[in-house]
Amino acid sequence: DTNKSMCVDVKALCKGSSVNNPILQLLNIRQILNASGPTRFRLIMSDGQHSCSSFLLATQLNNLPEQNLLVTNSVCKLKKTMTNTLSDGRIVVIVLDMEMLQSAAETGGKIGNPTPYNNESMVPLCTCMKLEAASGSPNKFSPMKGSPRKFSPTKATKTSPSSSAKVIPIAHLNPYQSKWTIRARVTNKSKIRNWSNSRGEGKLFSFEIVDESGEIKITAFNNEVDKFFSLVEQDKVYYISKATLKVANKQYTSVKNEYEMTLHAHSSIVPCDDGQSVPAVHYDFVPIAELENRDKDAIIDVIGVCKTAEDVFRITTKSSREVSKRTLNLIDTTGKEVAVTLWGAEAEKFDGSEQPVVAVKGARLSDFGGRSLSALFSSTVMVNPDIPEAFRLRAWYDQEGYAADSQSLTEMRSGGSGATMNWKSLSDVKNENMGHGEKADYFTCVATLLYTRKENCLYQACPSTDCQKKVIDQHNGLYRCEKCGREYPNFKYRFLLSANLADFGDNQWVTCFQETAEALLGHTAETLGQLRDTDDVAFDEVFHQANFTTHIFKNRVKLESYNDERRVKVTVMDVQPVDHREYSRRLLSNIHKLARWN
DNA sequence: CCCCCCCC
Repeated sequence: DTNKSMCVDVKALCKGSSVNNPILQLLNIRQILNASGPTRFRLIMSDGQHSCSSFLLATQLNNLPEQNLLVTNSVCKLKKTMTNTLSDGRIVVIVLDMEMLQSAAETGGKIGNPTPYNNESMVPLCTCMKLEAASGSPNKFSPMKGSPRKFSPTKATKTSPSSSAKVIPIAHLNPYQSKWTIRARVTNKSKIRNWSNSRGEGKLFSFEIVDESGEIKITAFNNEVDKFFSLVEQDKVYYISKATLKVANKQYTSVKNEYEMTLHAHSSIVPCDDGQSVPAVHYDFVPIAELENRDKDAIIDVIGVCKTAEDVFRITTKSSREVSKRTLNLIDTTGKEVAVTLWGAEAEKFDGSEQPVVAVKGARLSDFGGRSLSALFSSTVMVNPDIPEAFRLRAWYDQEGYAADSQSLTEMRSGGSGATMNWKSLSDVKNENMGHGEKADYFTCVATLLYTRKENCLYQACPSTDCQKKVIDQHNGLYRCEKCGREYPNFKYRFLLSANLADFGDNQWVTCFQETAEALLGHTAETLGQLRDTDDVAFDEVFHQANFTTHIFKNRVKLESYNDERRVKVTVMDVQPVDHREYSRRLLSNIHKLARWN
């Protein structure tokens, strides 16, 4: 036949004669939790050349545990029928051996030893009937009570005003054919937006729809906004007919269709109440490593595990609008990470604490920091979506991905966190003989302030702006700076604070100059100097308060000689508060790495 | 017939 496939009679298929007893490899069983309908399972099967999927109600799979199942190298015989539509519109009739599925479920979905089969007994999945031929008696071949009669002309006629319209797949739409009806699910409904430009003004909203065959974007203007905005609901299934098709502008969308649709006065949108089998989204994921090779401004779909997420923050745009933003770092099995920025409500409601799998449909690729992604108004962000890619990623991440030494395509400048940080414990500093080399070493640690030498923490420094030299009190009301070579009637206080830091394994004397000491003590040198001269109790209290506080210390370490004695001098370069979430993640990651290598 | 999509 024209499909180059083996075509068999449906009745013969049901009888189970040898040739009509195809053996399929069961690739995946996925549970679909449907808020409005019964729980279903989606089975993905392959005959080695083609793959196809089919739905199954929960009641038909009694013992299936409530988790996704990855069933590999299994075979199942076709005994029980169900229908499914291929992406090109053909309908496949599939029969499944339920016992086989249940035994797969009982072994946790994994079948260790693939059941041997010989290729001769396999029948291509295209063992199918043309769409038109399937109309005879759908119930007979369907295992589901009241199952959706896919693309049934009867149903379309009843609910659609155009009786001659045939229900066709979205993928078959083109501008040269006007009498059609599609049945599809709404996936990305926008708000109503007003526009005003040189060509006039008006309002519009748009939405995307998807069926088994593909997806398309639909836009409604002005009167059609009034007519259809409230009728069209996110996630619901509709029969749609009599809309205008035009060539899509790919610059603004990741919807995979050459065309897009505009509604007009005679367009028809009719709710369909048995659309359970219509899928919910259509993704075309780009592996994260592959983003390096894509053009800037490309609109792409991405999926990854949210390894880390920043807190949400408010920023002011160039046009002085306030908006929330949050950046996530996604990682996938390519071992690469990429930063993805979410905006507005999406940023505010996002919770990355459980490291969910995140899929973004229609994100824009930017060259900021090398490569990064930004969600658009038109993007769809899905947390833990019910798709095989998400399950695969989850399994990969939990088993090995979490411990992988991953690299981000997004290079964060300054900020400090990440690659430039040389995290050490205080015992590492000694054990690794840090600072003994030609040049100074730098390390960062999380440590607690145990003790500060308050006695000599302040010195009298040259009052000139750029000089920090200690001045000599001439005891005549004047202070001499040797560096500047002159005397001043005044001085400024500066910090030179010796402090003892400790972590779980060791302690270390360090020196803090002005800014770092101010950060630790919470007072400027000037105010503390005054306090020392006026209020001993308050002065002591400042140090008391600072004791046992924990911070992130960034330090410089160098071996120095002093009075013939060589010892390591540690100078604090920066003091930052501990981000406990980030700190905990790092500890966990270290634990995972240790567990992995031992 | 829109196409705004933000910050570092």
